[in-house]
Amino acid sequence: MARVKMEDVAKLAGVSKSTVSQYLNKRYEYMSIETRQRIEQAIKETGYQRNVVARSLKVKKTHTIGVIVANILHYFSTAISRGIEDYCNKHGFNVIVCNADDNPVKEREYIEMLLAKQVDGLILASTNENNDLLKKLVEGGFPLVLVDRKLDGIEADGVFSNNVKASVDAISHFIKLGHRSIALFSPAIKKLSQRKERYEGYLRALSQHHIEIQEQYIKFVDKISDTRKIILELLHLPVPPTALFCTNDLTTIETLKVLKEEKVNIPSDIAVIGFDDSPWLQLLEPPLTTVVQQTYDMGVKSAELLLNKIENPHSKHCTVHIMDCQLIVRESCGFLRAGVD
Amino acid sequence: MARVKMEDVAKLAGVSKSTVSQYLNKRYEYMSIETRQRIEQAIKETGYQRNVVARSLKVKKTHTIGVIVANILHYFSTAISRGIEDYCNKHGFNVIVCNADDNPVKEREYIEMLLAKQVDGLILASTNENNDLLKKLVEGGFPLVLVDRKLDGIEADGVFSNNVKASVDAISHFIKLGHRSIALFSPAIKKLSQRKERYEGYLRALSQHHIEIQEQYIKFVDKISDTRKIILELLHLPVPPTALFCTNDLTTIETLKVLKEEKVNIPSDIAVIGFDDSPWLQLLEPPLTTVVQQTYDMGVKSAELLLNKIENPHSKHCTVHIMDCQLIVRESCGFLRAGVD
DNA sequence: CTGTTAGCGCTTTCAA
DNA sequence: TTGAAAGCGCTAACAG
Repeated sequence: MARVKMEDVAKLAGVSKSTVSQYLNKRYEYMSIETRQRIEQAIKETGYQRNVVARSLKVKKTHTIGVIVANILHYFSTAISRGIEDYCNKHGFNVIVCNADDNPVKEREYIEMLLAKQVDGLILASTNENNDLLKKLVEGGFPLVLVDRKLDGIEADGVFSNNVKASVDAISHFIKLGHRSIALFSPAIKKLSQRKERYEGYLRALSQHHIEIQEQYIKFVDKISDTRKIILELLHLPVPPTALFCTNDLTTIETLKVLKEEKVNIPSDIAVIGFDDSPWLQLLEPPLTTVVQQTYDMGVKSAELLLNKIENPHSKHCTVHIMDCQLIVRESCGFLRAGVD
Repeated sequence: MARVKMEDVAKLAGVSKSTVSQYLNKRYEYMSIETRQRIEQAIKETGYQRNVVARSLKVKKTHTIGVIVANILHYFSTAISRGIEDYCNKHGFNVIVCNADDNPVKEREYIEMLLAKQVDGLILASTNENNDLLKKLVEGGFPLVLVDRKLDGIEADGVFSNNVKASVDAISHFIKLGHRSIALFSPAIKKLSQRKERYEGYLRALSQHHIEIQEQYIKFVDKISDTRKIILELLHLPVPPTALFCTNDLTTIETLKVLKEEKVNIPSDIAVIGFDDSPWLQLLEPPLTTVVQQTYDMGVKSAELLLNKIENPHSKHCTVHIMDCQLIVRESCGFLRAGVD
């Protein structure tokens, strides 16, 4: 049970602990080919595995990073962590993923726990509510990468979607098809940059096309269980919207459920664009048009930034990657509407 | 930056390192309330966080467990790891999740890496190809829990679905609706117990109802990209099946794609039952009948077994949980067919 | 009630 | 080309 230690190997090979250590760290330069083979042999015989904990204590590197995701229920979080894990494993790093559940208290606890574990760096999609702590870390030179969500007053490496553009693209698509009454259905913004930006993109697209912004078409939901109420409100407006943009995956799913139950036809009664990808989307009837983020690649990229920072901790330079989203046009918006300029 | 250590706290509080250690480990018994407060104060002032790596080296417990899942692309793996993580985090354990990609070599590397990291235990959905190593671990008393897949010749704690029954239920459902030509579409079995059992359930259900087993209705796929070819083969049979059971989520998705493209109507041309759950299922047209495993709970349960084993390493007793699956009947099997006994 | 001491298993000068 | 020795930060007898 990993009970055998360096000393045992050393004894068996007839050398000292330090020589074995040299061998393990691939410092072969001044080692006779003969001792090297003896050590190799001894390791094989004993089944020796070096104790990474002891090593970490000494070298002050754990080769482990921490990841805190916002809400693991979202496919988005899962995809990001997969990207991170794949990249890290390929580069000999381990990953501890924690799910903060969009809860600032949990988030803080996880950050502290991961630091106590001596992780070499941190990737996080933060609530934007622990900026005091994070600021201190960044200023102390601790390797940190933000993903998905920008943080007020914190300058750090980061990987973000171009959410404003994503929204503008989606809304512009509606407009091109002749829609003028376009609703937005978003989770409550709180302090989250990506939500703010998607809202901003909605406003901007409408303005650019000189379409009046109507408060009644803009809906933020606090508890996802309120979806039905809100969608019905929209549908029962004197002039109901002809198009609806849902700005994340959970709101998209819940909206579609309600529309299906209410037998509202997509796209003839209302055109719909959703957010985020899933293998099931193209199986829907009609197949759903969505804005797709490069989630997996965002994970990979953020891991890359972090490992770079870890290798090279003194670069003061901040790198920020903005990743474009793609509007995947399927059939849930129909075709050009009649009566359009 | 976690730079402050126990000694600094001790100095500031005017006590010795060991007293601080006592405090941290909540051995208050013989500690004057006064020193206790002084230490508390000193910790607050310095922002001390104890170094878990050093502690682990000493106490030979890392409070970390390793999880190796088969294929993180499956919602199934994700759901299990979520269950594990939730339970572990609640009990002060960390989790390192590794994705073996159904690759025995990767799996072995991960096992060794996790052992080198001195994890306190391991949960795995194994390829069944590293049994030599695993057997040694179990025999050495190392805490190990199997999940989803049984292993040949290894007696260990485990949590599994009742796959035979799940299959029997699905096929019986078809039979009750009047189907007699029932096809099975499964990933290649290799050495995987859960696949074997689902196949077994298929055979058993047919036998129980005195329906002849027809080789041409039984399809195993090696590369998922072969799905189209195989499904078309089935459809073009002289007597094509009227019902199709897909035994995991990937085969289900790919099959549905092909059926949709080929404009094969579900359920009138062919009835379909899939495997595993997704929030999107009820949005399909028709909503898909599936066999649902208690994935999240399987994760929780396996974590529970593992932490028990870790607390109590000398119990020779093996606990195995078999979790029932549920057939969620939606509309993809239609109703009772005409011309039936 | 608190401090002294001896490691946990490994790395890394430095000296031989 | 190899070995001796010190120490990473913490814990746990044991002594006082």
